[in-house]
Amino acid sequence: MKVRTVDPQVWRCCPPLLTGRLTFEQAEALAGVFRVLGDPTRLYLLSLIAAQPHQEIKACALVETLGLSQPTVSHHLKVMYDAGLLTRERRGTGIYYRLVPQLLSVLRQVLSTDAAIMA
Amino acid sequence: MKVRTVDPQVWRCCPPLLTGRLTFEQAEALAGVFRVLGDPTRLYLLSLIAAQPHQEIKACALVETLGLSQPTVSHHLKVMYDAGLLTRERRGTGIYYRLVPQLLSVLRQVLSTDAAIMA
DNA sequence: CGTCTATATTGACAAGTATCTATACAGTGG
DNA sequence: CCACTGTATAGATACTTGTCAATATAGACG
Repeated sequence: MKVRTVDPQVWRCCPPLLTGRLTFEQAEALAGVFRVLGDPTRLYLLSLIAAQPHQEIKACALVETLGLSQPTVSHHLKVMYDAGLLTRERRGTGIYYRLVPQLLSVLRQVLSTDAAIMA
Repeated sequence: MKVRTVDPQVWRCCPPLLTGRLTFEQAEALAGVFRVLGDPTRLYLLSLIAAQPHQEIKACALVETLGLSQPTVSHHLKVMYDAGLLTRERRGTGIYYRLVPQLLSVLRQVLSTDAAIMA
């Protein structure tokens, strides 16, 4: 239960969840990603970013929208950044967070049921 | 943060996460599902069931395999059952849990990045 | 260089949860 | 009907985590 930052292994391993036994290490890495997505505030935040023109947003813009304290927003952004869901870039006075669509794509693969259906 | 059992709404709503703003209610329902998947033991358990001939397993068979106490296994099975990930059926002396592939399919849709890529 | 704004970190606290032991419940089979 | 086996529930505990207030850090710009 000590998996906080996501092992980069997740990006390449990940046999689809439903087609074979995971090792417990794989399960831990995957669970780490799902746990990051398992918070309504973070999901809402993700969808907010996704709705922006270039799928990016300045951190301070989120504070008022979410109605949470600035440290709390910063915390969630860090969790998602550490999980590889967001990238971070300083531009001018603010820091812009952007979506990394690939990880979500990987998760979609993991959840693929095709093989299970065919079996 | 009070979402434990998953709102059936999840089964029909769920605009893809990346194509528009979720309501906070939608985010809560989705996060509930992801939180269920956000535990390595449960993911490992899911993959174990998926590896069975008919994607089903007798509850007691999991106790020795997982090396956890029977109540703990029962707890995880209940969490996943309540989330709609598993079905439950009594047959003979045991209770058999089976995968519900549809919810995972829904989640895959939710994570779809196609629209975001095209935008 | 100093101030201001934006973001991150620290420390504390409450709520949630994964796990265990002990116990209750529910079919099965004699 | 009684004992047995398999599963669920209750209660307790340790650990995690989402949140906030307070503080630190880091660029930007006079």
